[in-house]
Amino acid sequence: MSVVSESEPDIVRMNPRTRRVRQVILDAAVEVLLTDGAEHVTATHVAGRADVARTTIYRHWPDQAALLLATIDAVASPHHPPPGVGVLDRDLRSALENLRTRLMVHQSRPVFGALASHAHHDEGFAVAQRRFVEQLVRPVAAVLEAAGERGEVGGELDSQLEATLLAGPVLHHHLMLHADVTDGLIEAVVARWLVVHDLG
Amino acid sequence: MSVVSESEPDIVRMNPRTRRVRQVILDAAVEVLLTDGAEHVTATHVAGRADVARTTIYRHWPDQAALLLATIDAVASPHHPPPGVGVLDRDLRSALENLRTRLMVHQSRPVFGALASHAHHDEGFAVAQRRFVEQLVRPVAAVLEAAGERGEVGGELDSQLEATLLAGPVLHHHLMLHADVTDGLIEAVVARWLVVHDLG
DNA sequence: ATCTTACACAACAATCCGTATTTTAAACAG
DNA sequence: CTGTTTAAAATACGGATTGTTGTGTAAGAT
Repeated sequence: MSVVSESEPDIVRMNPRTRRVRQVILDAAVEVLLTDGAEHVTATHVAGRADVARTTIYRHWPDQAALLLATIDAVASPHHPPPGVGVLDRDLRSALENLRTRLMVHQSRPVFGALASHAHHDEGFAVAQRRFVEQLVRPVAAVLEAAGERGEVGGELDSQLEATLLAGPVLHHHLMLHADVTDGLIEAVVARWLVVHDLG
Repeated sequence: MSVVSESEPDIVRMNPRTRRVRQVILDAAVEVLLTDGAEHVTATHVAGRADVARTTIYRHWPDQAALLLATIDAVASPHHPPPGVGVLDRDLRSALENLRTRLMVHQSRPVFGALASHAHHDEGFAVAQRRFVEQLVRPVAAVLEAAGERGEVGGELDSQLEATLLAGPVLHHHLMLHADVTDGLIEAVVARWLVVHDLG
């Protein structure tokens, strides 16, 4: 599932104990990330919460940045939304509402903040940030592509761009403005998109 | 100009030397923020770059977070765009292009990342983040309000929401996706907005 | 049962933060 | 110009953190 480009350890062929300890560390790191924040995802704190020797963490990840990236990768796993009912406007609203709940339940703000703050220096964080956002937007694009295959919309539209225009305001409100995503916002975004595409 | 709510020191009635040193420190801090990143905006690094005793920084700001907030406040000063020509569609495009250049020239990504990463724990950073984003969006809202006063659009529209829908995709591309804001994106956003409001 | 691997444990230097104290120099008042 | 006030420089300190190294020990593989 993990799509990390760098040398991914062969988790399958590891010691059972190693695999177990590694998972315990990652679980604790995720917990620390979501409760205490990204700047506390450090060898000391994570080791304390995982009841693991601090040096063990350095055996698995070379430094704090690597541990944080792995932690974010663990918490931001791809999502497979339930298939829509096959009606574009309903599926679009569902996709955006689903996005909203994912944003809230997955504590996306601290994760996104950690990514954004490191992306400036560390290219690994930059690509992780892109991946994080694109993965949030992807279900919306999937709805559009499904509608395209049904012939409900013109097939020549750029589903990536269209999905960005639909999901963008939701992400903007939640991640940038720290504001609630209201039903009215979702409704307005979807309604306008339908008007523009002569489906209103 | 600075709208920091907390106890703002009376810069006017300070010692000339104090005022000078304070400015030197802030300048160095801004430099550190933009080149090395927010996590290096620390007493040690800033003092080193400003050629100032480290302890002096603690006389002005109680801790690292306060220094970082002041630094961001210094770099993210409000912007007064030139007035538009009075034609809505042209002014909207200008406002979005102006926004794009501001994002690039003002190194908004590291600033935004620092705000986003601290906003989770520190309410001061949360409001600063909101202020930062709203200040970026405000010129677009101003264009809409001016058009409303001219009667070019219906006066009952929520200029804040509309500006968010217009500027959102630009911010989304630049700050979230680390992608370039193309002319095509701006054109698409504006054209669609005009269509929705029967101005296309 | 033996051997290999990896974790626990302890100690290490290097760094940094925030504070307190003393010394020095700048700004100001008479 | 001189004495006083103010703030910065210099130094030192305790506490905490990062990343490294080395030694024992127990889990897992053969």
